[in-house]
Amino acid sequence: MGATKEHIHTETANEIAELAKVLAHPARVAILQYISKQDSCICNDLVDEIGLSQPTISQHLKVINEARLLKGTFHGKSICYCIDIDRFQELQEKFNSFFNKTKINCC
Amino acid sequence: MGATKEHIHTETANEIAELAKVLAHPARVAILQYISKQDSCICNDLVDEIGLSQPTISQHLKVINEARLLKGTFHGKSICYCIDIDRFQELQEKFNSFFNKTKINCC
DNA sequence: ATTTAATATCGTAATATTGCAATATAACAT
DNA sequence: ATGTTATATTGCAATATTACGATATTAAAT
Repeated sequence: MGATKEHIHTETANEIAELAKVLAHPARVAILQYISKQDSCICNDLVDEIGLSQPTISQHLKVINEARLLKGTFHGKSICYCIDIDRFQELQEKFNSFFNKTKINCC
Repeated sequence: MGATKEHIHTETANEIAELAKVLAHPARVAILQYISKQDSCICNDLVDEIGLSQPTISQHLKVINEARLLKGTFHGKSICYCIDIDRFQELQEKFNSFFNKTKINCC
């Protein structure tokens, strides 16, 4: 017991859940917001800005990155993270599709 | 260590994360989809439909309910769950607001 | 009153997530 | 080559989540 039984659910349900997990931690929401707020996309100010340790931030960035929401370009020794807008948009559309399909019926 | 440090984040970040958590499990996504699919909103067919035990479904319903996404009306000994459309809509709007505000800038 | 059916709660085991110190890696600067 | 700075990875402790059996609870049905 204890582990999510992914195999009993539909593709869609698993996908929505997986994408929602990225947003399911305030630090990751904050990271996305902060990256977008900078018009040039500065990076581990995130540690100072958000107030979590560097390893923790790095771990959250990994989760965001695994959802293909980040484009990192090396800029000297630092990395310039920025949001992959196309993918971000795609994510928004997937959520909206879920919401729209789901809200059709009911008492 | 171990626990999410909510206090260091903004209201908005915490709120989005909290709402995302509801959708961050495929069973809960599936429950929302199934409830909406039934034009009359039948209930613990969910146990048969989704393939998790009754206590597990009940627990997931609790999470959905705590996000104020359910309206339960008693119908004999069974409960007729249905989605609170207004709240569901509100949730969609909050997500869209986050997406729209966040996707403005970037490299 | 007893039985039956639907749902909720409790307790607990398995697993996942969060957070950080310590350490590794990579790239530039000297 | 060595030091410095930025980021990633590892290891581990604390906490949260998931799942379910066992047990309540509730309300209709007999």
